[in-house]
Amino acid sequence: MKKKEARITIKDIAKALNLSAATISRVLSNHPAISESTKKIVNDKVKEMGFSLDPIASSFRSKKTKSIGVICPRIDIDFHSKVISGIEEYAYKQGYQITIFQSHDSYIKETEIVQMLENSLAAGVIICPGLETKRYEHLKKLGKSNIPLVLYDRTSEQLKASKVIINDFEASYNATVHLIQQGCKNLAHIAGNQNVDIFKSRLTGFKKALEQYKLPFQEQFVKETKNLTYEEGKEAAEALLLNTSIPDGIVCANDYTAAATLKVFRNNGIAIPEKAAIIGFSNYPISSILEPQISTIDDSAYEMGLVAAKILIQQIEDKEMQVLDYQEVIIKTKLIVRGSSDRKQN
Amino acid sequence: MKKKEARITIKDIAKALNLSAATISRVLSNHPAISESTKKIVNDKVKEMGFSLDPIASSFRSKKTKSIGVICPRIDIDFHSKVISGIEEYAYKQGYQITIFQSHDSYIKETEIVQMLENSLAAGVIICPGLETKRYEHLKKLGKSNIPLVLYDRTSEQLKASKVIINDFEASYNATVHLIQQGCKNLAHIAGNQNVDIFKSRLTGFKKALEQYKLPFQEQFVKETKNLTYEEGKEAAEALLLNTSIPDGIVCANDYTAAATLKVFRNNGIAIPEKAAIIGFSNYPISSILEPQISTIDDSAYEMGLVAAKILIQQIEDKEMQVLDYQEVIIKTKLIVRGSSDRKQN
DNA sequence: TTTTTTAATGCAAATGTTTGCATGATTTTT
DNA sequence: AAAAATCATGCAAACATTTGCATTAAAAAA
Repeated sequence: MKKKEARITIKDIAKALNLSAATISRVLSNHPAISESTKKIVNDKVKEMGFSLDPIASSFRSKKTKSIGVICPRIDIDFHSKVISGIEEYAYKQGYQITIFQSHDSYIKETEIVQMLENSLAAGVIICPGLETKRYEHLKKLGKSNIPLVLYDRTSEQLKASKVIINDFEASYNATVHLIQQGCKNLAHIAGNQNVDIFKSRLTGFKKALEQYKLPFQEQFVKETKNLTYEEGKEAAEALLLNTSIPDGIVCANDYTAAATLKVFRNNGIAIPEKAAIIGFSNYPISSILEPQISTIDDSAYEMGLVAAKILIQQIEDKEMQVLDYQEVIIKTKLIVRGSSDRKQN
Repeated sequence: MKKKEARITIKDIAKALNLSAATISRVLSNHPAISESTKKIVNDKVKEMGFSLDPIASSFRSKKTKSIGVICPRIDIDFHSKVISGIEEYAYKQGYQITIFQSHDSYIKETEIVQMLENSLAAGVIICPGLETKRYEHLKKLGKSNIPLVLYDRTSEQLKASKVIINDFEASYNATVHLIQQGCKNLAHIAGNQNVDIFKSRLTGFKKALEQYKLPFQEQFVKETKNLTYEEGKEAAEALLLNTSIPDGIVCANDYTAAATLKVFRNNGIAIPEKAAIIGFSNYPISSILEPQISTIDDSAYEMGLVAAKILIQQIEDKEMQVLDYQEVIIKTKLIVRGSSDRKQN
């Protein structure tokens, strides 16, 4: 009968060194009141015995965890998986773990998850709210429970919280200006769901550029899609071709719809970029593989995650010193000019 | 001075109902020795007061958590993000949370993560081992700590543990046979890193098909790449074209290299699929967007995650009844025939 | 009715760590 | 040299829950 291998505890270290458990605990949290000499002795013993704190007991007592909840609509979307990659990377380095949830854009599930994170004392939460989310009470409650919060990508004016976004307006404006500079005069836009702020901004940026350059804005040259899928892109592009005049520049709200437009236009004998220039959004892998490669906006998803984690952890750790305040970071996007819009090189 | 909003505990419920904390606890875990009548009374009160158990205190006392550690090389790879999506979906439904880590294929980081999961009493672990991982002591240790383990995608004979894989050998064999049936005689293979079992199997499946159909295997028709990137694919395809005879069928170990091959061959005036048929692997989004669409093998990543979670949770919950045994599940792949290899429709 | 069995609940300990307060030792100030 | 200040450490309580064992009440058996 071997007795069950019991976990080494702080008390074992204490006993071995004739010190109190309190002292060991203080050494481990680098408490200033402990002398350097005992710190060394304890740390050596800790290493020797291969001890490490029981994080659960620790959380239980201190009412703090090292776990960050991340909620996104779905993680098998290139953009989100990149953001999460950035979050994980930074969080891990700072000693935090990330726990991931998919809301599938369901408001009910989102509230459920938030509730559970609150209940399990998450150190902080990073969220990209779902499409259905119009009310933010669940997130406000987090604030009341003193759990820091960072929103990314989709945000809301309604909520006083830290945010990491790209400037969709500006990015879309820049994309449009780029096409104008390539000589396009009849510009079209394949838009995302207009209930979503970021897609609304992309449309606004598009309009703004037209206005600025005194080009006409034509309602029938804007095609809204629901989910910006490749299939919807095809339909939108085909719809554009039904107009009496055909656009010579198409600003697409993502790369799938841009890829679809490329295909449809080509199939209809419209040379890209000579007769029509196309630019997408997000810099998906496909955009650099298609022929011609598709110009796009790089949305710096990985960096967005990195920054979100950074802001969040800062807030978590500043919380004790009561310097809680919100930041809004706008990640720089980059215009990537490729074959689908670059007329000079042709 | 309002007093700090304290958490509602099991004791508050007990007091309110003139019962003991023990009883409340038992109701909450549906203990058989509690009468139905008190169960109802307690449950009602719990709802009324909006109480829920403190998961940390609960874990602390019971030495069990509801958290599953997931380790993958990186999550911003389409395949892994799909697997994780499947894991999350199933785990969430069963009341488990998933905590995600990226090993970046580093053995050291991998052991570090496993160690930490062990230390934090993970309920179970799902892992796709990194490329550097040749020894499995860290994972064996998990078993000794009684933490169930499921490997996915990359596995090893060395380790006695549950596994979820696709039959790469068979999938690659089927892909090759498909090309042969399209009339290809000179088959080439663009291979993945041959230190990785799954890529080795894809090569073996390729060879097996040639043998079976009595076609010659030519060493110079196999090009190994390190990471199966689009760029490497281009180099490999160009290298293939340097041979005196040019292959008329190319089995690629993933869709990026297939896409690259498609481009290189076309640029060299080789009609696809007429002069050369191409098939990829994994069914990445690009494969259905390129023109022609690329035939491929769907690796059912989402399902793989689902199954991995299912097996793991089963093990976690059976652990108490000591029925611990290992399962190996082979997920069915699906041959997807598209324009890059379908000669009949042309 | 008395005894035995069964059912339902309570008692109290135990989990590993943190932390306010107390204490003792040492150093500095007067 | 005494008093005051500083430094390093220990004591013990507290955290919310679970669970083995004990207890009481009710039901069944004798």
